Amino acid sequence: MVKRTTYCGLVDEKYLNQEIDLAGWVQKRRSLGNLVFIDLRDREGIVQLVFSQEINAEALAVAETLRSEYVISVHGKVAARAESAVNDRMKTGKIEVEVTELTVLNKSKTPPFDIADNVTASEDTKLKYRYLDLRRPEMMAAIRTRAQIVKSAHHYLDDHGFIEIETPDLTKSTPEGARDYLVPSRVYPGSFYALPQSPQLFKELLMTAGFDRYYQLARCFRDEDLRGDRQPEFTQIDLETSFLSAEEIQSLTEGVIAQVMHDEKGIDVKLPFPRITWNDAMARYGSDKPDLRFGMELQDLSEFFKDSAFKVFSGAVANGGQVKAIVAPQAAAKYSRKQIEAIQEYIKRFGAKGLAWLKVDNGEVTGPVAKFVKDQQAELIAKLGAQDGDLLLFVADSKKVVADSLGYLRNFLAKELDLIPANQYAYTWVVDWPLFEYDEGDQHWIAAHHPFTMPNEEDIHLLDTDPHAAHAQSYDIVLNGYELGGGSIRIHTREIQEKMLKALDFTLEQAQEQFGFLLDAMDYGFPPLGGLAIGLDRFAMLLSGRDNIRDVIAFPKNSKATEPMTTAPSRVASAQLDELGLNVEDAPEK
RNA sequence: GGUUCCAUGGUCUAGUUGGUUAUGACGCCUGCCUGUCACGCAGGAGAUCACCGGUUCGAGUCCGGUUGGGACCGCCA
Repeated sequence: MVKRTTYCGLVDEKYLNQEIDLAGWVQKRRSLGNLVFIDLRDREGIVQLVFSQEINAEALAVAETLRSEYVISVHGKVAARAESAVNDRMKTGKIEVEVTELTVLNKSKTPPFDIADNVTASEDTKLKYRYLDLRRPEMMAAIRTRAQIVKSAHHYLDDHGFIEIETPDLTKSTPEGARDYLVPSRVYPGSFYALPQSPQLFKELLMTAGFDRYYQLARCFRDEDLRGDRQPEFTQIDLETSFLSAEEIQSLTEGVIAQVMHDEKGIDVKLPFPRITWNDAMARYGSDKPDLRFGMELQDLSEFFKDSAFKVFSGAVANGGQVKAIVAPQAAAKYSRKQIEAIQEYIKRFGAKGLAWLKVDNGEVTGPVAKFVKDQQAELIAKLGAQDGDLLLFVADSKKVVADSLGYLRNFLAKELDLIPANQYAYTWVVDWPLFEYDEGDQHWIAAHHPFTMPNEEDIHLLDTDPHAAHAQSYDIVLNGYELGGGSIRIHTREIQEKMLKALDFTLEQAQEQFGFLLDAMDYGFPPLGGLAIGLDRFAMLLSGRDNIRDVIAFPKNSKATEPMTTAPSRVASAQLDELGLNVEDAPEK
């Protein structure tokens, strides 16, 4: 048993002249011969230990042999540092511990990278030695931010009558949505469980059971390619309620977020958060998850340019498309023609065929297409609210291409032009989503949210006539341009649910096979219900100021969905496969 | 599935037109040092230039492939 009085980072003047015990890792040894300083680190911070002949010769001798990341325990006296030796950059910089007893609890190899916040090692190296990476204070802080969010959410939801209930991780594969992770059944060779993409159906059934308010920190699994804000397994703060309206559910969600912001950031957010319809978000920001920390909105010039001599503009309008622009403030001098062309190349990935641009100079526009708009220039500048020195960027194309490319450009330029204020948290609800969206790849209609989403009351009749025009009672909560969470009012009658599935080209037989248990439940007193899930990983990422959710997951996967530390996924013994009745084809040994 | 970038001591990295003893910093090791905190000073060790093949008198460098990794598009109800 190692004795410990307090954490290294918490030793302060109240321990002055007291004998204390500490334990931790050696951050740094500074030897001046017969005077040795050791920075000792634990989860709360660093304190300086001092060893000398006068204090204890034996301890000094051992201190000389210490190296980075050795684990030690010490006994000593907390002493005030001399005025000249005070370190203002250290929380514990006014004191030091004069060590009389030193025990080496374990040695350490030289770590592959410094245990410090400015570490330069590659992501791969850091993940391979994740336990060392997590020793770094900024990593530990991010993981602790996550823990605080969880604690606050528990607190708020418990206080508001939510009951925490676990749902299965081994469940049934669902056809729509992401690819499932499959788990073979030993008892039924050839049959598979799936890991849940979300607890959606279970939480609805909990409402049927009458729990009324459910929540859970739900692990979700989706076998899709990764991104900075996407991991194959992630956690949702998942909740579901009975008998509440969309507005009431949003208000509860705001309560969770406000509690978290108060507890973790000390910020009392202003409620309610703004609401923007999906249509407006797409029109004004070119995104269904707009970053509201800055302006630079998309402005519609379709009408303005419908008769333009510039055929790219007028032609797009004539073909049912749009011309839209964003005004990049004081960016004219910052972007050369060549740089703008590079941007143009970049937005081609969103389908844009080109990027027209103008610079505003002395009340006039300049640039390659200026000649087409010369006679309208004053009107154009006034309409866009542009100033001298601004850069105007135009995309003329279909509605979708215009939104995608200018929406991307808006975010890109805001970053480059440093228009995004630091330490600001801009929450917004995006509401009134389309119920369906068209999958260009598979050439069919899919549910925009999921197939259990309730249409708007006034659109229910459209399910019989023009289902794909219907809008949904669904809502996303957006923070700083990230989809933080989303939810909806669910369908609770079999009649509407069957119409919905029909609109998605499910036959009744398919529906019965895949969701039969849900449809059956609808025959036994299924209450009106709705809920939402907040992405815990993204929330923690945003509140800890990181740009990758790996940083708030203790043991994440890399971008290729493997884990460099354990080397999962890995091959298994053929006996294991035999037991499962599985045959692996064409899988070379690695 | 696609696009693109990358791979050089433990770590990060320079390496020009194909010819160097493969550069530097940090780290590491040894010695000296009683007020350091980016300690200092002196010395030292440490590289299969990811892998396979090709071009060439000669390849870290050029070409082809493989592997691993990063970012992005598709995908993510």
